[in-house]
Amino acid sequence: MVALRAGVSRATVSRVVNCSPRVSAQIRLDVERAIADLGYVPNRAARTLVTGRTGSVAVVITEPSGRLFSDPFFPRLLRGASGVFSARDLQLVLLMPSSREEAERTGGYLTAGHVDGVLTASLHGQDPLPARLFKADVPLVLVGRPPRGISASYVDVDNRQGARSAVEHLVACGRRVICTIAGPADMAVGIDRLTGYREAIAEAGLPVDRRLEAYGEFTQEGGAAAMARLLAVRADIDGVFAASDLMAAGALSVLAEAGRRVPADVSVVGFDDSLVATSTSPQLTSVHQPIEEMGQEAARLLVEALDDRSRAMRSVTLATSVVERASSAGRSSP
Amino acid sequence: MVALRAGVSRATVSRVVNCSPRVSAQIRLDVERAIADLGYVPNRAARTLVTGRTGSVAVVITEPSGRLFSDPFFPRLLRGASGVFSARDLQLVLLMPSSREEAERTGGYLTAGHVDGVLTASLHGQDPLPARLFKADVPLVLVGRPPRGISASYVDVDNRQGARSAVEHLVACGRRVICTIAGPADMAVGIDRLTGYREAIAEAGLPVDRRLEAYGEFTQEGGAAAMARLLAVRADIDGVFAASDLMAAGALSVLAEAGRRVPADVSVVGFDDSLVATSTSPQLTSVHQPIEEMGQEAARLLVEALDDRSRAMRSVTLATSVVERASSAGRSSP
DNA sequence: CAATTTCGTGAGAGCGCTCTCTTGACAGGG
DNA sequence: CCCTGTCAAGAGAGCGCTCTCACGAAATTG
Repeated sequence: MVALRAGVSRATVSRVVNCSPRVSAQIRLDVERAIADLGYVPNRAARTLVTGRTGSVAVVITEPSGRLFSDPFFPRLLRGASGVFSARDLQLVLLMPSSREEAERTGGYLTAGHVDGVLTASLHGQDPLPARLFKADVPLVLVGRPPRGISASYVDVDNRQGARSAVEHLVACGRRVICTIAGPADMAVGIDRLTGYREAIAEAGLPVDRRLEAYGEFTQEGGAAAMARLLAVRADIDGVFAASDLMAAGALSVLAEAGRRVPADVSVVGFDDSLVATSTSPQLTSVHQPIEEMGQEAARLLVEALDDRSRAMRSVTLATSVVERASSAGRSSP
Repeated sequence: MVALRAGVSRATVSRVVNCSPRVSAQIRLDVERAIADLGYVPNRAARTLVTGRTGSVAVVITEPSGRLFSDPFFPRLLRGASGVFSARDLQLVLLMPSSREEAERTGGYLTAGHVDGVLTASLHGQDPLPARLFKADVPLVLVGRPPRGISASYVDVDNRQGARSAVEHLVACGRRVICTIAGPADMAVGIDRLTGYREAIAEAGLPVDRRLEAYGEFTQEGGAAAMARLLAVRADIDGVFAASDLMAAGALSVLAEAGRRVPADVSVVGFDDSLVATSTSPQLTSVHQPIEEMGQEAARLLVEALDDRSRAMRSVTLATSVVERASSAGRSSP
């Protein structure tokens, strides 16, 4: 350590750098000047080696880069999380493996002690990452309920209830042939929203018909394709519950092409209440979820786990609400 | 090192882990089994401490998170770069400080030896990062020409020539009152495209008029606002060169609201040739730049610098081309 | 068959830092 | 005046790894 130039021991420099109170004012000043003069920057690797802390946390989003950047969900989530991390002086590092091979390397990176903890969103069913991190004792928080067989701390919204409210809203609008465009079947969000849809349909006394369920990939294109398939099978559809706004937007364009008027002929409800919902025509009724808050809560949970290290699993579930817009003005509430 | 359990020295384990050829087949097998049994993962911090290498590189994008996720430029750039890094087994780490304070911490992170090199895009004029990294001897590659006073390796497209071609194209369409919506005045891209515009205007023998120049922030809203200001000052505008597609899209909406027909009354040319260009109505003539290739070249330059360490400055300039679409069908080429 | 080279392996230093333990200076109580 | 308590500062170990060097055994050579 070069800052011995200040005429003190390395230990004292370390105390100054780490803001220990047990340093006299004079020496602190001397050392600080020496640090400034020499442009000294502590070597993090060395510090990490001894403290076991890196001062950084990773956010991992395993998605083809397409979705990461086109879905407004992620920026909002990141905004929420980064505020909390900033306040704790943790560097947020974003990793977005877009292939199996990259995911493999990312796993190695995370378990090798590059970061103090991991926050991950958009986890798909068979992703081996959670198990790997658990084994390596790396604190992990998921955004979205963990898939079956995995236990980890997580933040989620009540997707099932959200979906139910959406369908209940459609029923209240007088709709009777209500289809759904579901998310991927290997993601908890996808499954939960579909479950909520089915429950609400059954509770409303409507027939549950698998031909009214189609899968999109949370993308606009996927939503459009799903809507087209649904219309081909059941021409009498009068209500659509899409598990994301982006898919709902895709559905709207297909409905328009097919000559169905929204909301006169068909009511459409999306999920997310994102910016997309207000930029479609007509504007989209959508299930609101507090995304920034989810990011915040997740980050908070991770920070707790960092301090705590007890490996306790915690979870937070946030509520949703239906925000009504033009796409679902219905026969019974004109 | 626990893998002494294999009955060999730590040095030998190190050799196996690092694939040194000087290990007998039998011992290699023994060690590999021991590693697997114990679930041993080398501690990167310790390795970094001695090798001085981390095996990761940072991509730094200093932007309010809004622009990062709404501008299709960044995902494409990242895609190009990540391919090259993957091939070299380098972990890509994305940092996106969105405030001065965060930028400060990010600088600390980078200079503290967390990464082997830095690639940065969308650099604003007075960003202290390049100088700081240079001082700390961290290899740096910029996407976009460095601002005055900074020397660093970089990849850029010929923005000036691109802007000139755009304006020349508008002139060839018979346009005579050609305005520009420029990018931020503190960014090299912004300046270069504006310079190209002015040069081409002058060369075409048209009057250079500062009232025909307005600044946007490379955002759709900024483009719309700029277009509105321009129309307020010069009602006879018949050509628009926007320094980005997003700003051009904003301009199109304002023109439509103002009752100007595109391309009948006004021709519009954008820059980037992004997905945005084909989703506007009418579709946008745009200056194409090979963004993925820029990412690749930048990554390649960085990898070279990592191997080389001679601190030589290299640069690569890529060519642009005008892609004609509906927004600029003009009087002379109907 | 002795002299030499090659090669696999181990011993041990040291990367730059933090942290515990120790030392020494000074102040106050008996 | 000695003893004890307090606090600033130093000495030195050790985090987990790689790397150089040395060593002994096997292979090659004259």
